[in-house]
Formats: sequence, structure tokens, C-alpha cells
Amino acid sequence: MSPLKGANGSERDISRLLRRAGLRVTPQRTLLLEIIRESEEHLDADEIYRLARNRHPRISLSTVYRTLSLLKDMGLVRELDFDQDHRHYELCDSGEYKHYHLYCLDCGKIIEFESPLVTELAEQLAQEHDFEITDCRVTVAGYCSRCRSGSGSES
Amino acid sequence: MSPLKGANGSERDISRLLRRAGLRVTPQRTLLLEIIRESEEHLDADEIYRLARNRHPRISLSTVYRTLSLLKDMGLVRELDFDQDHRHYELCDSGEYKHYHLYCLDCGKIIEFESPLVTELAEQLAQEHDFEITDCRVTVAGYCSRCRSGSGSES
DNA sequence: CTACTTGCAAAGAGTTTGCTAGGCC
DNA sequence: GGCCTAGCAAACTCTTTGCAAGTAG
Repeated sequence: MSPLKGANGSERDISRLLRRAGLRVTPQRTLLLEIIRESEEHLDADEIYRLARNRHPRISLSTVYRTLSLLKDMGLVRELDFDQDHRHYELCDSGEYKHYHLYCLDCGKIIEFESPLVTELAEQLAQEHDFEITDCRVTVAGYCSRCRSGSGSES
Repeated sequence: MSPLKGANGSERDISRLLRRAGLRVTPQRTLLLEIIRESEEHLDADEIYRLARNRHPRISLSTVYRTLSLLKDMGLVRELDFDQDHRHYELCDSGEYKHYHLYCLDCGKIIEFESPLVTELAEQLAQEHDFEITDCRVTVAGYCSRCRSGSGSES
């Protein structure tokens, strides 16, 4: 079977997506991802909220925002700025993992990066161990320059 | 909250170790790691079990085995085969992250690897973003040759 | 026997949610 | 006003535990 190309997967597909990003699978997240995926348009937060309430009336607006922001950070969803007041969202990929994360342990800032080194690594591993690689996660942590110099926060 | 407290102020250190490995911090794991670290000898499972029960009488033997195996897999602990019947354990490091994991999504086999590419990547990131890197996690998933080519059972 | 593993219900760790109450343009 | 974020207790997801039974040598 080919790698995931599931155009018409389903919940199952979506929970896999979440899991791969290292996120917990909750009804809310699944629902929001489904809504984003099923729509041909680029929805904005409010539309997503409204659609979500059809199927899950208890969902709260802050959940929508938090989830969208999270999904964006994890690279599952792309944020589009058409105008100043609305942000629109679209599904980012269908399984391809192309970027990785560098984050500051102090201020929590997340920097996404890509690197040919990772691709190279994956290829090397695939050959050396005769693996078919489907996912590759790289998470680098440390302290950014500002946190190192500026603040003296310690707990 | 935590019934264990007797040790030095090293609990903090140990939970960081666990966290870095992506593991949850539980009293049992903390305790076992403390025991392994504090002992000058290379303890075996049974000794660890006995020592653990001094401070945490409810702990079960299976927890000891599972935890040791887990810690080994995550590279926190090294397993030593002195003879055929006993395995001994020692603390692996003190925070340096030197190896990464490739695992099969089907059979669950875990292969540890090291790679200069990762070091290179870390250095590159440090320079490019002016970060002080303290941790670097690489986890690659896929399907091993055996699982791809048919069965997949028989570990 | 000894050394270790597995299955499963229940406890636990850590995350996520829905509130409510704001902030910013 | 419209769009989005913050703080916090409670709800939830998923992992881990302890027990008991089981495997291997």
C-alpha cells in the first residue's frame, strides 16, 4: 500500500494525522480537522465555529481558536491572510512531514525549519536498515538569544 | 503528594531526565532511576526491586521490569550482561543526547542510531537562529523489511 | 525452581475543554 | 462593534501501575 494518500479517509485518517503530530485525539480536534478538510473553501474561524456547532453544540469558540493555532503550529493547517480581519485556514498536507521544530525552553517560542539534512538522514536510514520511512520527527530544544541574555528568569 | 522524598535534591534532575526522553514522570520511575544512580554497583532487577520496596512498598516487580526495559529503550539506562541469568543496569549518561530512534510501526522494533547529520543539524540551527541547543530528539518511523515483505509476526 | 513477560482493570499524569472575562484594532 | 486571547477548574485522553497468571530455560 502506498503511503498515505487518503483523499477520502475519515476519522481514522484524521486521528492518525493528529497522533503523528504528537497531539491527543479529541472529538473537537477531529471535528475541526474534518470540517477544514471537507470544505472546498478556505474557512475562517467563525465559519468553522458555526459548522462545528452543528455537530458538537457544546464546543466553545476558544477551543476553535486554540485548536487552529495549535494545528498551525504543528503544521497540519495553513493560515492564510486574505485581509486584515479574517484569517482563513486550509489543510496543509496529507501526511508529508516536511518541517520540524526548534523551540525555546524559556519563552516557548517555536521556530519551524526544514533541512535537507533531515531528508538525507531519512534516506540513509532507509537504506542502511532497509526501512520504508513514513514519518520523521525532529524536535530541537534550547534557549534563544533573547532569553539567554535578557531575562534572568529562573524558577 | 509524592510519598517518596527521602533522596537528595536529585529528584528534580531525574524528572528532567525522564521528560527529555519523552517519558512521563511517575514516582516509580523516579525512584528506580534514583536507586540506579545512587548505587555504586550495577544492580540487577531483583536488587532494584528490593531496594525500591523499602521506599515504596506497593511497587510491583513487573513495574520494575517494564520500567527497566523502557529506560533501556530510551537510552537512559544501559543493560549489562555479566552472566546469562542476570541482567545488570547502570545509568547511561547525565543528559547528553547521543542517539535517536528508528522504529517499525508494525512490529514495534526499535533501532537506535547515531548520526553526524544530527549533530550537524544542531550546529546549523544553533548558528542560524542563535540558539543554545540543549536537547535534540529525532524519531523516525516506518516499516521494516520483514514487516513489508509479508508476515510481520515472530519477533 | 529462577528470571522475566503478559493481560487486564483501575489509578494516575498531564492535556484539553468550556467558562468567563478580558485585550486589541 | 468584530476578532482573538488569558486564566482556571473540571473533564478527558492516554499511559502506567499492580495484581495474577503465564512462559522460558
